[in-house]
Amino acid sequence: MRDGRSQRGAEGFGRRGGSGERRPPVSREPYNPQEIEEKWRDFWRERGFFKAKIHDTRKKFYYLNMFPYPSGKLHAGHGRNYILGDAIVRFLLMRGWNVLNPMGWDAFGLPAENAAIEQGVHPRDWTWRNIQEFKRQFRAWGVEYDWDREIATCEPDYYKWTQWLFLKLYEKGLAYRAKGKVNWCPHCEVVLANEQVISGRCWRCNSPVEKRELEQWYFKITAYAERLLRDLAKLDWPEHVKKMQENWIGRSEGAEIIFRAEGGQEITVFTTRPDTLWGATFLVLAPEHPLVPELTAPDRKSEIRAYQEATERLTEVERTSTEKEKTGAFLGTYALNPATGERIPIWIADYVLLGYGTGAIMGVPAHDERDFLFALKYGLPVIPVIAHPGEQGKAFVPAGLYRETFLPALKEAGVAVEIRGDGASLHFPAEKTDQVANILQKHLRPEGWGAVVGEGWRLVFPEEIVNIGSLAEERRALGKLLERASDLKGKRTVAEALWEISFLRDLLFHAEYGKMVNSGPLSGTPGSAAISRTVAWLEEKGLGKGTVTYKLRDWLISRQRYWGAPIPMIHCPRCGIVPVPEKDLPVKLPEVNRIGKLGLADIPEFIPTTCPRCGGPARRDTDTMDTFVDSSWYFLRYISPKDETRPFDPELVNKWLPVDLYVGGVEHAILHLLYSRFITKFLHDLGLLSFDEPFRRLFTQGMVTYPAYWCPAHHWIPPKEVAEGNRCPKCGAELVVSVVAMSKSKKNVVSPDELIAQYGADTERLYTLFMGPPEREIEWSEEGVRGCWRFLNRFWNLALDILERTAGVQAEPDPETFGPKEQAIWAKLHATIKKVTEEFEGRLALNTAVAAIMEFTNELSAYTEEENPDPKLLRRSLRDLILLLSPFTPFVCEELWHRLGEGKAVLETPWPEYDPKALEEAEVEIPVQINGKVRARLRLPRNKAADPKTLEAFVLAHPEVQVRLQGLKVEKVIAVPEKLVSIVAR
RNA sequence: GCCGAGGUGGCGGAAUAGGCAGACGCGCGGGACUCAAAAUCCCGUGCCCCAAAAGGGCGUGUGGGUUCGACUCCCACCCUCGGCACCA
Repeated sequence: MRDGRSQRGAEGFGRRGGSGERRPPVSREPYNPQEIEEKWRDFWRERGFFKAKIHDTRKKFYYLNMFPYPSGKLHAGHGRNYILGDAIVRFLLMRGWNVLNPMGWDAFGLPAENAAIEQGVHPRDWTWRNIQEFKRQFRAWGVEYDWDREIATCEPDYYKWTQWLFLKLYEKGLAYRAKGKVNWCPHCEVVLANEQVISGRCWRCNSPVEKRELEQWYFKITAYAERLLRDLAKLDWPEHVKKMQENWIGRSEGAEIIFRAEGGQEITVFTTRPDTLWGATFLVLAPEHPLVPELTAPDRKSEIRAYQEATERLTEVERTSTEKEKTGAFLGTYALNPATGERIPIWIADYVLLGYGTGAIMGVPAHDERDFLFALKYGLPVIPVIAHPGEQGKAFVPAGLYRETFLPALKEAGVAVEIRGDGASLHFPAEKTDQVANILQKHLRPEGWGAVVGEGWRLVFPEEIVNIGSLAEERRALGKLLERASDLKGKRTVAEALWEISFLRDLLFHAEYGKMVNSGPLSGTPGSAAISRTVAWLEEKGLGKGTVTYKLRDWLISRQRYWGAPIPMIHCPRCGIVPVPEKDLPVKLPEVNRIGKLGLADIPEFIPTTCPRCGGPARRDTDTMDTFVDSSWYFLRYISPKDETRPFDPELVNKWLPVDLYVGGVEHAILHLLYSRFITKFLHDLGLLSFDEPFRRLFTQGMVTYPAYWCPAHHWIPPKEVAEGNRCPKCGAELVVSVVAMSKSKKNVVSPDELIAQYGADTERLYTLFMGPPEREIEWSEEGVRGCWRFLNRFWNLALDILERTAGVQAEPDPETFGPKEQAIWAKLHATIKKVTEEFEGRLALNTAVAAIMEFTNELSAYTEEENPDPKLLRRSLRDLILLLSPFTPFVCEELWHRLGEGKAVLETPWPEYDPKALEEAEVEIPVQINGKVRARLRLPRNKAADPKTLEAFVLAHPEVQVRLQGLKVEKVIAVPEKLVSIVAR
């Protein structure tokens, strides 16, 4: 009996037999996507399915796609974002959510303005043409939004409120004007945002970026640095995006320490390693540091000025290149190390940046690689003050300078020695530093010397051991050394001399935490307490204090451009800078025919105005705002897009936000997402928002890549035009192929229009969601598209087949009447519903949801080939299959749904629910492992497999298993209910 | 250099609690249909050994470890991609 069951089961139901006994193909209406899709294209919009019930906030869901910059046309790569979103929204609607799913346009920006300058079109016309094109493409894709809420950041009724936001920030002191170095592209003759500088080069023309001193407007985002960092913890965002923001904010704890120059000036440095203070042997200021002029010795003025100018001339790439050798210049004056009281020289160097910390550092060459290289180059002394934890000590004595007794003595002390041509090299544990120095001293010849590097450095001479623990000791040791070692003549420091001994090089600097040495009262402090004790000591002595600094800089928002929101400020010769009164907003962009490169400053009629305070003549600010300001609050405007009296309805905003799911590209991981968080927190602090994070969950979809072909003579060649053998169609040259993100400029885009004409929008949508995990970058595949096309044809044919067979049949099957095959289909149907539902509600790996649907379709199709398939089961399966597939391929599903005779539209129909009971198939297959290898797969009734004891007994008694166990002694059996049995036997 | 993600068939990928590795799709091989091709449909398809089958061995970047059992956990390392990068 048991045998019979497992035999029969082993045949399975899923596959057709090889004998090809298929019913002859029936000629049916072919799948014609173009016709079907056009039929339904406006249906959903007309029925208003995508309109949010904004005043009903029960079971609300705010789904948001990052709004696009409308340039040119959408390509298949863009579809990743919008098609994913549309599928999610359709799913949510069927699940009964009240979904807010708006769309708008990030419509200000440089490309529109450049198009205007180059083609003589007005940027607004250019922008709106693109918007129309985008909307046409969305419609073709079946991607729907609540279009009543459409916004465009370039329209006065939107940017009025962007200007309002500026005024609010200004009122609170968070918008300020300051002189500063800004990025300047000499080729484009324009100021660039930090984010438009890619590795020191202009994002558009690739020219090296220069720095210019200009007075600009900034938003004080740094005031929110701590909160922006801390609140990352509460966001359901991809870890790597949070990490990127964390790095960008770049919090570091340390201390500010005050050094007094001999001229009396106080120089404050920032360091993360206050515990290395005793090793600070010089100070370095940024070349632009304001104290530089008064700290420069009169005889060095010209040299210093020359260095400053040289720095000024460097591009960002050159200055920040780590390859570049360190350079600097000595100011000719000295400061006192507050811990040791020793005189240390003050330098300037371009590796110190004015914008970070205090723009000045203490040089601790023993424990900072940059300072070490700088010290080595300029002959500045190195004093080790931190013991390297767990590191070996090393010592070196040149050949011929030690007695014969030396080696036996070392052996006795257990110190490893290696004798090479140039001398004796010793290895020993660092804590034996002094012991080794003592042995060495005893066995040196009178003219001998040796160097010991461990917990600090020792130079050993017959008459004394000098610890390099202060500048004075360093000088004395160097003097003695140079007297003896003629080959080291000209070396300026002990470090420079020791650097010549390659055996010792790797120990001359390290940046680890460790025990403090040579540090006066704090010597001996263990690494774990070093920083906190030093900070306490500094504060007690009034020499400094513990502080925190951030890499995050204030947000420069001025742009000398036309196509942006004008900054609502007025410059009055009497009253200074005066904000435009709120009632006078918006400050509208002037209507002009020609736009110049200087933006608003090029339009004389825009500038004159009257001062709102004194009524006298005044000038308007001619800067416009960075477009990231426009997009930093747009998600709030969707709630009440037409409100003329306020930026958003506070009550509704607080009910609908934060956004429940925000989907967009990773390229915005830092900028847009950080700015939006900042602005949200600011509006929260104003009391206008009850939440302080805008996006509860974030999902970042990956880019779509495609081969791009480069011809040295004819540049980018569209893949379709590439001639046989990867050759240029124009000149026959061999093309360079690279698989890169689809982009218009590389001509490697796949056009949705062509795809839709050839296969239909459903095929494109299905492939887009099936090609791989949505968060990962992936290569577009024409063959993959065809696979989806074939699937939809099979699905279509299966659906028509079932419709024909089951006309008039009710869709409610009775599980009581099921045979094993029906049972299996039933279980598979419910498993599929479960799988698809969970993907939409969880991790959004919709590729696996599509795979599950395909699997079920295949099995259902095979089941129709069986004798007398249950018509009710067929009908019910088709019904649910259509619903499950509808978020992916809404057109064909809507069509089949109506053919099924369902009165309502798909989006009015509840999403199928799965029945957990149905998932429990009557029989399960249990793999049996013997010594770790699967040796049998047995089918048995589920209830038997559910109990470990019964399961174990069944498996051990089974003939297939018995055969395998012959001659073996069963030592252990692990029976996992309904999963597997593992037998250990010898 | 630092941080992050990842490495699975010929390819995209699946295995979402340590329990049948390779689901689904592509490609490829064979077949059907066709005068032929394309399209479509059917069967097969991780690698190796054996003429085939039966059977066996190997197999998730590498090397170790934990476990009855490891793509999954631990340790060490290699490679690829992304971000940051003279940030004191």
